[in-house]
Amino acid sequence: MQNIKPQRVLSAAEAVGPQVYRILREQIIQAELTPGERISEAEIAKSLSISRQPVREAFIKLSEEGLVQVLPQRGTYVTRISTASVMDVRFVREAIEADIVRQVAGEHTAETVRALRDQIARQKQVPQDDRAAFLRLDELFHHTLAAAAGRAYAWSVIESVKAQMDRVRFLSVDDLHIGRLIDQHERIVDAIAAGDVGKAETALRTHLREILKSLPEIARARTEFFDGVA
Amino acid sequence: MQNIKPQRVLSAAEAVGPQVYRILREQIIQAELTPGERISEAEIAKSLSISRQPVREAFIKLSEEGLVQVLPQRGTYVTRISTASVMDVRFVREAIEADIVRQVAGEHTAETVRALRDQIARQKQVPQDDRAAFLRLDELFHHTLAAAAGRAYAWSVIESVKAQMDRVRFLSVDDLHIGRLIDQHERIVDAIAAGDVGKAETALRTHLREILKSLPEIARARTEFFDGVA
DNA sequence: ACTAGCATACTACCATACAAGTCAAGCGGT
DNA sequence: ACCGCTTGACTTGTATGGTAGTATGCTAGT
Repeated sequence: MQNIKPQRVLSAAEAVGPQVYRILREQIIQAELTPGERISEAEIAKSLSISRQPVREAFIKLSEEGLVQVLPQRGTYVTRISTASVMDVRFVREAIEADIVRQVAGEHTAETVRALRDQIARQKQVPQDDRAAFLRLDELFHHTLAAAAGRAYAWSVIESVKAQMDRVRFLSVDDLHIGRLIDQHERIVDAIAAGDVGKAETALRTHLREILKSLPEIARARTEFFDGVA
Repeated sequence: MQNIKPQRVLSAAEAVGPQVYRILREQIIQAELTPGERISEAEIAKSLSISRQPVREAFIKLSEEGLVQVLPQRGTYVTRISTASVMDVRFVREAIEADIVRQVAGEHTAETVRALRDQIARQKQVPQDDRAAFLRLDELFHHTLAAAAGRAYAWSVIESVKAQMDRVRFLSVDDLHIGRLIDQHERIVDAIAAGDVGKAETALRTHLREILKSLPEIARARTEFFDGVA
């Protein structure tokens, strides 16, 4: 009866490596695996009752995303958040989404405007303290923009890159400014509905620059999570 | 004396997996591994006198880039070029580089302008038939733009994405339009030197849209390399 | 007490063995 | 002659063994 493992969170339908990758990625973003922490293939493998090989493949992908740093024959460490890399990622994201929203505003179908307004309504209903719920809806909003432009691939690039931003957003505690973010969403959709390409673009760019305001403060409050390089 | 392998192209200093990845990537871009061709871990491993494991890691990364498609328990195939995915990649690249060139034009230091003009001069000296040499210089030109903006990370994203475009460029035969590309480079640098942000941006965007003109023709000429979906 | 050097217990990387699924060819029955 | 099943040679995915390199702590010598 030893065949039955206690809690098998892994699906047999999909390869194990990508599943491990997603699990660890989520844990790093949510700071369950803390920046600077050392992890090892064998340790993770044992805790999931699998072999080291799929874990290794997950490590490789995480390192390409800059979430861990693997030092051969020395160890693998969860990277500390660096303000520089957050700004690097943010730059790329802004560039891509700017072109996406330009396209959406240029086409501005009634259907997408309605869908976006529906989402904003749902965002307003989120209770002040449920930050995770808002982050999910925010993610959905931006994803919907990309989908409306038919830019699924562009969104996949953003997704593969934005983890560094998500780590910071998870740490950002102030529930107050959720309201401001929703306002900005509204301004974006208004510009889209009006077909004002330029206005939509600038509205989105200011929206995505919001993180720059809170970033220094967060870095100061959680120095142990950030690397020394100011 | 059997220890001495015939031609060991792999370095011992670096992990083997990434080296295999780069080798295969180059071979796919240059159509030495032809679209639709079937490759296997064991086959590549044997030809390089290594084990399957590093080859597997290379396959995974190539599949993330869309250069191969791995079907579990069935086989791994070099993807055919799809015009849709080329256009997807091109959209992302244009978005990122547009913001890069805006920043460069906004700062427009004399030093970077001189460096870019030097490169254009070198581009003009490339003999008409040496397409590979021009592609390398073109790559360097765009890379230099990113470096001038201090956007090394943004460039790394472009690099990890542009392989699909490079495959097409390798097939594009007409040496005539090399001259036109150089002209476009000059217009970009002129706008940068003048500090004209908007002009620099549109010049770069038209430059990167050049591939759209030749793409349908190439797809028609080399139908065996492209997938059926028009 | 203190330091140099060595043994040991890690690490990630590579190679090899095993498992599970796919596909095609060939044989046997109808 | 033709169709269906079986068998075997593939494929990728996973597990495990072995290797080289690093860091740490203990021991021995001063």
